[in-house]
Amino acid sequence: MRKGNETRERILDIAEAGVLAKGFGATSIDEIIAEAGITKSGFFYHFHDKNELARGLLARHRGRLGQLVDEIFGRAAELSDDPLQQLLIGLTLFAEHMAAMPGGHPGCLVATMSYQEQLFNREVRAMVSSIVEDWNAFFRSMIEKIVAAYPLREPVDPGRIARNITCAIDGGIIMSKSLGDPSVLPEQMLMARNYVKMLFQPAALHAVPREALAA
Amino acid sequence: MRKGNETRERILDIAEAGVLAKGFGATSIDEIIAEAGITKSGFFYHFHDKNELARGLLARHRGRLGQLVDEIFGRAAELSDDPLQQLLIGLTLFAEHMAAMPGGHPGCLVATMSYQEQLFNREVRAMVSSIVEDWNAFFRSMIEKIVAAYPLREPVDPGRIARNITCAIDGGIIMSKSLGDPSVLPEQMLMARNYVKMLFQPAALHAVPREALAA
DNA sequence: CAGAAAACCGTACCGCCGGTGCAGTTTTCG
DNA sequence: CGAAAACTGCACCGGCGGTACGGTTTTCTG
Repeated sequence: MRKGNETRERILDIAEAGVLAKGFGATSIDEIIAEAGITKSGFFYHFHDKNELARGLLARHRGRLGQLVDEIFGRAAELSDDPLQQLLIGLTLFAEHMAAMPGGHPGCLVATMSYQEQLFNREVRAMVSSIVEDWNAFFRSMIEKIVAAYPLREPVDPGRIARNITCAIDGGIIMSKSLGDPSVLPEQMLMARNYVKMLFQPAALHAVPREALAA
Repeated sequence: MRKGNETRERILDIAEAGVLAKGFGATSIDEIIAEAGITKSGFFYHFHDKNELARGLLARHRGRLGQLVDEIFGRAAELSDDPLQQLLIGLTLFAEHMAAMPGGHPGCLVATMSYQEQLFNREVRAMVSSIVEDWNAFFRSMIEKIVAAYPLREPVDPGRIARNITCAIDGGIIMSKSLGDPSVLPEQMLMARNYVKMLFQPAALHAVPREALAA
């Protein structure tokens, strides 16, 4: 009765590879079971439909990504006590992690599924939505700590800043895919980092406008 | 022989509505022809397969969106001669346009199709990719004009800034969809605007760090 | 070791979907 | 009127997600 979990994990592995490479819709059950060496009945024993497979993939993905983020921002907390520096360091490490992936990052399951919404039922959509909200909440909590310690250069809602970081990641993933250039994702993560930095660190005095045009 | 174009347009209209509402994969040909009141043979007379339908949608979308952008940034050019102000005004008008859409913006065809890549052949993918590149090139040319007139607060490549704006739009669309909140898109467009503004307009003198922690 | 539950297999079947092929018909325009 | 354009009608194909259900093997537990 433990073999069941092994098979389940194998199905998820194969499905995940397929989804990241070709998208959810293009990853057929027939294909998965062929690679897993099981029958259709076996597949439907573990997942009663494709939506359940999607939920399984998302749940695993959330866990793994959460662990990665914990490691990265845990390391950032080791390196600095300052909340602003922690976020800046964490984002840098995150970007480096993405850049270091051989052949580019594999693509985010959540981002992939966000755009294939229509293939799924409410439960899966709710799951995708809650994962995005988790990300926003994570960054928001970090930003609120920063706001408590630093003056904002402009009055910007912490939620907006948090969503901007998440947007940069999602947008970076989508643009990396569209352009076939994996370097866009880490680049845009660093752009988001720089945004935060600028919001909380006022410009150096020597950086004044060349002309008086700047109102 | 002009009725042919009318039917073609009607097919595109129906398909576009379906794709924006449910995605490309979930919009079936059977469904389109039923709504258009034609037969399957009639459909395949106009589009020899679904990829050609996708190309037709993208071509029309590109034209329309290009016109909108021309209007918006043409208006911005009327309102200011300064290249920085033109971009800032244009992005504000763009964001307002998106916010004003009843029930939220309809969703971007390009963004939708970027994430359903696997459903299409090379031609369609190339088209999606070239549209994204057009956007980047458009913002880039504006930013290069600004760079020629303003000092950059930090040394950032104009291409990166351009891609950041495009990313904010794509990310905003995807997050609006994921969270079911259309206000995220205009919000994030304005965040991108603010980023540009900050990059070229140094902070006011009163905005200094509350503590010496900011390195 | 027995027995029950879990983890499958085999097979036949369903409806939807994208797509093909092709002959025949109507519409439109010059 | 005639030719081209714009369809219709119908039969068919393979792949897909999914259902139904009876039978078999594997695995853990008492």
